[in-house]
Amino acid sequence: MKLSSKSRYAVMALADIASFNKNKPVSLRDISLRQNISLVFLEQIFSKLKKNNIVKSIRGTNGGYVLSNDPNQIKLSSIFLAVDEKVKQVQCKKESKKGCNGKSSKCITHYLWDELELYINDFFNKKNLGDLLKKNLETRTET
Amino acid sequence: MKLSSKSRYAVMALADIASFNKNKPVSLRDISLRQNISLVFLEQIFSKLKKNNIVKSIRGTNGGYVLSNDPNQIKLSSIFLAVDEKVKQVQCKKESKKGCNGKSSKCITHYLWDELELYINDFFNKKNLGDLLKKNLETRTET
DNA sequence: CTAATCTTGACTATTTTTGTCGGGTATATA
DNA sequence: TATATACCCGACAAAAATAGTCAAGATTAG
Repeated sequence: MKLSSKSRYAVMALADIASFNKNKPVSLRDISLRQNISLVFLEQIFSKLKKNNIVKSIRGTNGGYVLSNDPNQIKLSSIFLAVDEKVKQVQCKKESKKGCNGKSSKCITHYLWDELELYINDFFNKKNLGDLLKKNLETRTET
Repeated sequence: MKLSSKSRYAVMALADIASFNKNKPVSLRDISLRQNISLVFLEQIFSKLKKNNIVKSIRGTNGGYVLSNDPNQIKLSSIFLAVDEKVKQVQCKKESKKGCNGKSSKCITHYLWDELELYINDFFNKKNLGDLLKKNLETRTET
């Protein structure tokens, strides 16, 4: 049970933009170097982030990406939604006529996974990019 | 971000034993039929559950498995531990000298994933097999 | 004995993840 | 206007993880 690298990179990259952003667009190349993430993979990820309006792109020389919103307005759940991270995929299919296990309508554990899904989504809904930067600043000054 | 089938099946199978158990061992064959899970796969799973003392085995005709403890004593976290389900695997390696991203000591998102891990583990620690049976009984009587 | 059941390790097919490759297109700046 | 720096996009591919299968036993009730 883990997050995909895609999602993890997305959060890292956005946090990078948020902290290095001096009102200038941040290029994927810079992010790639700073965060040690493959440039071409980043392009894939940012294509989705852009489609979902998490970032805006500026083309051409000195171009790059900027956040569409204040970091405090960008919830982790929006980011994950953008890059197709799903909590609990099609394990217990709601639509299937056959039910979870192909027999009874709902398997014994059905409600448990529902509950877990809600629980985790709650976490992602409550956290935003701003929280992340704050937290990181705190721990830096601690050491 | 999802649970493996192995873990899901483990919980389903144990819940099955807990509900059909009339002080007699429950055979994997019966579980396989009732829950629609491959028998041979169940064997793999129960091998681990037995090693971790979640169930006891009784060999021979009319044999099967029984729970080692009262369902209320069996936490989901123990079950997942037994079948090697891990929340947040080795994404941000704690031991690595190179740090999470191969550069700085800890990546920007390090504390976030730590927090998420604790959060989810908390859920699994608080839930036990008994809760699951109770919940299932409730919803049955509702309909 | 024999049928039912657990025991174990090796093997394999499928799916998902994590990218790469190769071509674009847009734009700032010299 | 030429050029370098960026974003843009779809197809492809290697690697890892998942979800099993297969085969050959060992135990025990009846």
